[in-house]
Amino acid sequence: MQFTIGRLADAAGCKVQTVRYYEQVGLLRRPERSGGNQRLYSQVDIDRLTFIRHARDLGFPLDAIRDLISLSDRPDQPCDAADAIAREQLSEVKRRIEHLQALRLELERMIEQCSHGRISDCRVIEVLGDHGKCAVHQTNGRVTS
Amino acid sequence: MQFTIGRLADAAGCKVQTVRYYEQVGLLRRPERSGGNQRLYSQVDIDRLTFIRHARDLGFPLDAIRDLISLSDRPDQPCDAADAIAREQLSEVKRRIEHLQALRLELERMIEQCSHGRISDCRVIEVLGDHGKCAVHQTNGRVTS
DNA sequence: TCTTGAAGCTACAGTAGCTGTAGCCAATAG
DNA sequence: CTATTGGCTACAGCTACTGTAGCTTCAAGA
Repeated sequence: MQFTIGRLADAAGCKVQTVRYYEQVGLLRRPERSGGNQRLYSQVDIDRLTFIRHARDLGFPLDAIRDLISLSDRPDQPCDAADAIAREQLSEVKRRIEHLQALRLELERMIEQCSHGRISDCRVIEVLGDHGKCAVHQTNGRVTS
Repeated sequence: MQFTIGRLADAAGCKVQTVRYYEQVGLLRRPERSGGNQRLYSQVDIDRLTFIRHARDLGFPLDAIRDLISLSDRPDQPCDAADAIAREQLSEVKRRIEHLQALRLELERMIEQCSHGRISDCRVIEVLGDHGKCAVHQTNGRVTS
């Protein structure tokens, strides 16, 4: 059974461009082509793309997924490395949750104290302008995903 | 009192390039220049940059910050709009927390069930490969910040 | 057989919010 | 006077896609 790129994308629940992008960055192998130069995929590719998408849904970055894939290609190896990658992702997720919960508290406080008057009395604006009035202190916590 | 870009950046706790970037995208006004073409800032600029950085720390996107700034420049207006922006940010933060908590659960489950054997028996790899074994089901939840 | 519309192709630009680099010029301390 | 630090512009790069333009291929209906 062979599939066009559209079928593959549908099967894994992503866009056609995303599939081509994964090929471009080396997450998916370059597939055979039809006479008319169209990509032809097999079940193996569906499985791999599903794997990638699922890992993405869990927030794994592409580099981590690359590692996981190369691990899954060596089934006789011990799985400590895969485990470590997952643990790392878990602690990243925990870190983000903590950060977001601090933001949430601060935002709630800001909003709660808003007297719905003029901008000049607005707690939201005031707190944003004055770091001292806020409980969230960041050094450089860029957060993604 | 006038400050160079480096002092300004230090005062607000960000990088010099970030200041220039904010100028470029119109969040900071173009400041006067010294004889040697260096930017010269005043306390007003420090306040504004502090405002921006703080809002960024709270996760507000630059567009929202732009709106908040133009609101704070009209202190006699009612503050409902500022309030609404903050509420929107709050619900965004809540959404992300929920999402991350689902990820966290799933990652914990994956890791917990890992038997520390071979890759071929690895729950981490297995769960990633099979959507049916997982509780997190995404349609297209891209998440940032 | 012809046509039409959907789906595929490549190549490139754009998204958010910075960050880093190259190659230069200005300012200041010793 | 010189060395170092800091500033200048312009541009490339980061993540992980997404969208667009302009073209070709494929499959189904008349």
